[in-house]
Amino acid sequence: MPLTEAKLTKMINILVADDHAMFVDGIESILRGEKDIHVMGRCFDGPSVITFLENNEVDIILLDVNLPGMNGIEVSKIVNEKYSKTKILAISMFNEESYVTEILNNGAKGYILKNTGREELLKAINVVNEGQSYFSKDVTQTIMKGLMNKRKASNKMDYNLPKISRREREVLQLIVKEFTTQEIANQLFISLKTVESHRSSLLAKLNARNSAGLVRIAMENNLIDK
Amino acid sequence: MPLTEAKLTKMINILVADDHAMFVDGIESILRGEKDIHVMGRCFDGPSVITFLENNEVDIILLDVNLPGMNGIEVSKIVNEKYSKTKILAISMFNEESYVTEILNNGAKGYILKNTGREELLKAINVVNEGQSYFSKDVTQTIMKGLMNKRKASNKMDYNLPKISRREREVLQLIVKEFTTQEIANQLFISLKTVESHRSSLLAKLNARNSAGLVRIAMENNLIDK
DNA sequence: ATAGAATTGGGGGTTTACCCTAGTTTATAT
DNA sequence: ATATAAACTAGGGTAAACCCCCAATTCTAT
Repeated sequence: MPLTEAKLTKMINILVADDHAMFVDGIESILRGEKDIHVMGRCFDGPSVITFLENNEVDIILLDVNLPGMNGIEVSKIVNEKYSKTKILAISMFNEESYVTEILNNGAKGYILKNTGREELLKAINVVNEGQSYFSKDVTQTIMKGLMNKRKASNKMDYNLPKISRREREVLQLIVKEFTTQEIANQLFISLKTVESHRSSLLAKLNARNSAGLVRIAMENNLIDK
Repeated sequence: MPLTEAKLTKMINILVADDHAMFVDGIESILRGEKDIHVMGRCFDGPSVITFLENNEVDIILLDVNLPGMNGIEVSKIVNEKYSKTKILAISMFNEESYVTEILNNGAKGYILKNTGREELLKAINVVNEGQSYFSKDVTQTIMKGLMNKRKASNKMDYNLPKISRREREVLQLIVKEFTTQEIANQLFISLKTVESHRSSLLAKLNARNSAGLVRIAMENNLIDK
């Protein structure tokens, strides 16, 4: 097999963090057969993961996203900040976009579901251990769906978007920041009436009925520099 | 190694699509050493990929994103629609977010960079062949950055976000859709004054000064079902 | 069972947003 | 070079949003 070249020498030290004992047992029995994988310990809640890391060098944490005490996202954030050499492979029952993106944004390197089989688990561990990321099939779809939602609005609109002048863009950005017309006038050192005029142009150009529409369109089309 | 269990029997048929002959040669020489991988053919432009697929059963296309004639994104779209059994592993010089997300949204299963080494290429091929997705490290970061941009604001806020009631959410969604208070009242069959009351609650709860703020917060926190 | 939130609605007032018009200035294209 | 359009400026008038007060009924959770 093409994958046999990986370093045979180095042992992968694993910590399993999940409050379902039966599940942890299952994982351990799968990993026991692997010569190069060593399950160092098991934790049943978030805080004990942190405690464990204080006293042990862990390569990978198999981390349940829904962990009592402190959820996986918080654990992941702390681990990523304090023990950045330790990689996190998130494991969850749920393929929820919010879970997936949040824990990945907080440093997890992979995300697999609990219905994952033996082979895929081993592959995920190896991939993550070597610094790459691993997502199981369904999770990838979820991530893609998230990305699609993000790009849908922007890509669609970008075309029929008329040019906004410099002044109009300035006014628009201040509207999004919840400033009133008078406040915008003060900040730009122009008359209230002038700002109102720019507002009208914006409404016409962006085909909006009111400032709610202006804000929506501005955000959909990234017309604001955050 | 834990990965040696993969089916030794089935041959992986590969098509390499890249207009840089030297690069294609490199890939072929890497894959020639693998007993279970067979490079069926090579294409130097988009249209010939489609032609090739008409006459051959391909498992994986190693597809350059920047392909003459028809770029990788278009190729990927067509392959995904007409030859859905064939998986696409995108290969590119560039780790640009737009490239990555577009081709992944169009059905590519993996994305690796051209500076990828032998081992990673083989791993990517195996992972993709088994239906999972593979992204090299840098690409993963790019994808995450994309997701972060989408969720940045929301993640920050999510915690200190008070509960919005059913009615408030309805009103909020109609505000985002640019309806006036009177129009919202008509649609929900309630009084103008009631809608105004919900508006006030929303302003207070979401800590906004005006409807511009309501729209911004609603969009940042995905409080709207598009 | 009871407190707190949600839903409904009103009176009356201030502020802000929006519409229409219009002058001057500044790009832009023929 | 000179129209022509677009941008920037601004006033008057009206509609909508926002504010503070209040109070009834219903839902919800401890």
